[in-house]
Amino acid sequence: MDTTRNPYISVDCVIFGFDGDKLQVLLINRDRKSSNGKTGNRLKLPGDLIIKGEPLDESAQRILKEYTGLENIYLKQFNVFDNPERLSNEENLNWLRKSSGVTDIYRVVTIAYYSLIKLDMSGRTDLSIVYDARWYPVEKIPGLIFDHNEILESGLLNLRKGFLTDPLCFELLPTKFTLNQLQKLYEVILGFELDNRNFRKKINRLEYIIPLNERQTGVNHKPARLYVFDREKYNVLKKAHTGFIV
Amino acid sequence: MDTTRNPYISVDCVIFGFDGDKLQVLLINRDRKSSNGKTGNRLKLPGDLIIKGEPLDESAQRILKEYTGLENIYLKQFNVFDNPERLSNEENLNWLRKSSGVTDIYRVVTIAYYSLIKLDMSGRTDLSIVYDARWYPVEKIPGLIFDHNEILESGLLNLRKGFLTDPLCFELLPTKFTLNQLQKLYEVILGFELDNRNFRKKINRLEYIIPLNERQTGVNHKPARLYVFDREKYNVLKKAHTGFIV
DNA sequence: CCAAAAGTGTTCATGCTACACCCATGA
DNA sequence: TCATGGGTGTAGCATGAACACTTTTGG
Repeated sequence: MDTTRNPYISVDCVIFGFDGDKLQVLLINRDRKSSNGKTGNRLKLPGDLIIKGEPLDESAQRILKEYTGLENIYLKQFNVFDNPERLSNEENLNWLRKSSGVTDIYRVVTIAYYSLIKLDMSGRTDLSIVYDARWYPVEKIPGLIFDHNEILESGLLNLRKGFLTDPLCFELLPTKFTLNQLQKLYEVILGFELDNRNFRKKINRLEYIIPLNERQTGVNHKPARLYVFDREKYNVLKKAHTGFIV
Repeated sequence: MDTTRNPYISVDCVIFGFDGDKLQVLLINRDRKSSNGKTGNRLKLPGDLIIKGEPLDESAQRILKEYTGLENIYLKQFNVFDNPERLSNEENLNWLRKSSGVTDIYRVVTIAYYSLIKLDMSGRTDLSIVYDARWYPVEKIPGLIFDHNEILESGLLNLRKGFLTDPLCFELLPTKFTLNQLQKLYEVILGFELDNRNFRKKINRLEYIIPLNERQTGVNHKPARLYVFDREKYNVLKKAHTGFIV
């Protein structure tokens, strides 16, 4: 298979995960060295030039799989970043030319995706992540190369927008989740607190969030009831022009 | 100025106008011949390969100015169309190669914008439109070349979405407009009717839609009061996570 | 028995829906 | 004076906001 790259077009992915407490983003080290820190810190979003003839969605999937090992996860194209100066840092540009094997790179328009990953809620955020990738909480993002800080910010804004109109929350939670996990997730994304009683009333009115006869295990307090999202029911019931939860 | 084209990236514009009754889209004839119909009908959206080094927003503005003579109008990037087969029709591809002067075109990823234009409400939809462009009502769009029907459809969907969250309506109406014009526009975009009394009550609550001491002229019925949109006030008052009108 | 989070109801204010008639103007 | 669209109010219903205590479990 010919994997020659298109020298004008790339895909970058803002990969979000929720650990039950904070929203996290996956960043990689430009130099792909082991994380002993020897090569300095050139952090960036996972991304790549597209392969000639490759659909963008497939590029995004390819990148995602490379860094997380996951397939079939939620991916949403949210913006194009095309500032002709976005690669103007000479050193980073040279790195890109060398690492991609494409020498005639002058300007790259990048299509940005965000993707949502289910982490376990046990406080640990491990996953089969490649060695040079690490989770960073969104409120403490270090400096990134190129315009990746801008892309990340934009991804976060678009994620918030999506949360108001689409059932994205279930992409970030385990299949079986508690209502308090769901509430916490909304609070983290929206940036303000919600009234616990009113939230539960609202959710209980939604027929597509289904209570199970199952409870949390392994917690040292009253174990919460678990719920699942019934996407079939949701698709039948959703109305085109109304928000989703809040 | 070097206007060499980037052979991989183009911009297409879905240009909407509202004539007081129907939503219209501007289409051009591929062959740019006079509209005497001699060259057959190869209709498409206004668009072009980007100039190397040109920001996409500027490409869109350039295209808009070329076909409508207008500047500083509302432009919104809404989607990327990247199907590797989208140019597969040989004849259209050859036309593109010839008309752009770029012979090494194999795959073009296009960034789609929609833009909103103020027409006059007098039933006539004229504008300083170049000879090979014409308005078509959105409910009667003919077959277009490439994937332009798909792009148009997507633009319409995105316009609807935008209408629910942003004050786009004022981009399609004259600076001074009547409440019934506003209501009609919403009905056309949303695809259902609104209750006139409730609509007016709702609008009157909005402090950024300001009644003038002026009325319509030249109508053979009771002339309606005119209103203007105060964008300053809107920007101050808008809340991040709430819809706009409906 | 203690710590920690789960879970539960009522009241009040606000906004939404449904609905029918008179008014002002130009021709 | 007629035709055309402009303009107005009320009542019932549903939804959102505010607010504090008891329950269940593991340790």
